[in-house]
Amino acid sequence: MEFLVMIMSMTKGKTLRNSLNVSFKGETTTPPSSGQRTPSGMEQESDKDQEQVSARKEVKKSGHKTKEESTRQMCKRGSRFEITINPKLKYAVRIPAKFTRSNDLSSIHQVVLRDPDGRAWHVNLLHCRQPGFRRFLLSAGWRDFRIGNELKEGDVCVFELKKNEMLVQIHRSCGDGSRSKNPLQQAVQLKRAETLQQKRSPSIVTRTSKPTNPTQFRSTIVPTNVSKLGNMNIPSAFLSLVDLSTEKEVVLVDPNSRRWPVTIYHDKKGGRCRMIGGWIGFCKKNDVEVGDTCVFSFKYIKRQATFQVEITYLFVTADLINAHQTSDGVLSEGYTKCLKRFFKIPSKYMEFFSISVSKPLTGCCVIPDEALNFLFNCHKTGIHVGDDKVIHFTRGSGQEVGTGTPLDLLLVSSGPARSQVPCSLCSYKQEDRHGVVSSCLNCFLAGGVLYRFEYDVNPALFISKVRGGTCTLAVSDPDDVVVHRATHLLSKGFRCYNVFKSKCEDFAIYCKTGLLVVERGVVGQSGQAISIIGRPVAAVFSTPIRLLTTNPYGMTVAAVGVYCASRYYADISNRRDVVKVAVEDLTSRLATARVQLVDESGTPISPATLTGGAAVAGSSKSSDS
DNA sequence: CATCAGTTTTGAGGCAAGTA
DNA sequence: TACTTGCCTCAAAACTGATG
Repeated sequence: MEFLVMIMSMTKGKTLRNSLNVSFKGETTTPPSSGQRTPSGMEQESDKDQEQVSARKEVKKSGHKTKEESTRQMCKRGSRFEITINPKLKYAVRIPAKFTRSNDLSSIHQVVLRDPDGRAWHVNLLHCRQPGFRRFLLSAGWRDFRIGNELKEGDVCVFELKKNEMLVQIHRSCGDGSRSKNPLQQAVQLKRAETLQQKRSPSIVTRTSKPTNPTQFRSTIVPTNVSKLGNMNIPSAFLSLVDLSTEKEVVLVDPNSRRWPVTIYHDKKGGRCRMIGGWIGFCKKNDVEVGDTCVFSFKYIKRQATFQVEITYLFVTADLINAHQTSDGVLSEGYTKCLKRFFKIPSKYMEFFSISVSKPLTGCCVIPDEALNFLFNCHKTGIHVGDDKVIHFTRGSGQEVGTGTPLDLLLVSSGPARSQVPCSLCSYKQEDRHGVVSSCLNCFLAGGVLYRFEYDVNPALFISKVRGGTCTLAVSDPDDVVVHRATHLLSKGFRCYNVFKSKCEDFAIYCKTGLLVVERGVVGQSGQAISIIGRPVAAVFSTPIRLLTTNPYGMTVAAVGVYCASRYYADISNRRDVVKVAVEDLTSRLATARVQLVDESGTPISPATLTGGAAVAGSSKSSDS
């Protein structure tokens, strides 16, 4: 089962740089100094000398190796040569002199490397003339090839020239073909390599794109693209294949076959081309936001320059999450790092992927480790009561999740590592960490970052928060009241962990609002519980909504709709099964199985008048026993 | 021939000013 | 107010050339 975490909303990021440098710098001609041989005149003799010198060097290095073995990196059999991958071959590969002598490369400035999977990689062939010899390098594009084929140190690549292509055989040093111990890392690497390759060669299509159109480019949406003055840059790589210099307008065809005329602006000084007027409208109507990816496939339709646009909405998959787990099951990196690495989102834009960062203030509801929250929808939430102390609710080891599903295993195993060293500032002992406890900020954070839970947010913002458990529509009570509730529960309500049955967030929301959810058999239903990953997806798959779309993206969009709606109506401020409970009544009557319930105006009401009211008390009682 | 540090080039983000 | 135009800036990639 794959869990999808949608990242939508107002997230901002930066596009993958569509840097494409296919230009070739002319040969640099360095005049030979006195006493040096000219490459042309003395080349044959020079080469012979060099070969002998090289062979001697290799023999010297390897000691017992034969000449043939030791010159493995050197040329072989005319149209072929081999290289052994080492860390130095990061951006360029030198082509052995013997190969360049056997094959006239003087007129070739770009070659196509064909990997064992049949993929084509466009690589610049750099000509460098140095004193005494001519140098050919596989330069721009080599890096993509290396990454895309996951070449590791010790791997041997055999290059064979065939017409205008170089066929490349790859012999893995480990011999078993397993280039990466972690298959999920492989997926990440492959994704990255594909991205790089696409930047370099727009003619290469992704697995998710239609492979028939050779003129397309891909762009990941960044804030500039969808801001008020947003525009879409057309990569120069694409422009080198398609001449748009005479076009003043193109038509974008969205996935629903709607046509969007878009003005093309030619930036003469910058030497580039942008989509301007009409582009923002396209984005808005197609819900294109930062982080999404658009693939623009170009063709002329009735002499009209037309881009068919495929939109890929931003996802983080379980694979990605897993790739950032340590062997202990603990996330080694935050989701921001996942985004950084996987989607190549620059650091300066990562703030847009954060959720309401703020300093803790007394009486605030705070959340640690947003990265973990985001990925696993499971977090601690507490009340900051000043002096770097947080009062929060914990269900103790092995009880934190309690969803009753296999998800528990995943969530628990993914929780933050806790220090086994007792903290003198915290109110609880390691073996007794359940109920309402007070922690110092450091222990509460457990190495994570502190975030502030928002109250009284407007509905638009609430819905835009892709995950639950970070904000609510409910209005907070004054801070002194909040702190009073928290401290009161700390001193007298340590046995109320069945009242806040679902999540620590229920405790925090109760402290902030005095509201408790009362339903049959269950008290408390936090936003986290409502927003468990996959639930809305499952809802879509199990309802007639699935019939509305066969497109996986459409399915996901539908799932998001269900998800947002369910979160909105499940928010504590919108629920009808919510009552205001005085904290003194709550604690004093827990032990006697009588929970005093009051309505929002503060008027006491009978539990009998509420569905499930009796169950509340019963539940509490049983928990005490 | 390998390596690496410094330099150059390039592409695109961002924004101010102009215009309709 | 929305949109267009032009240009500045900067990061990353590519390239150069000295040195071993």
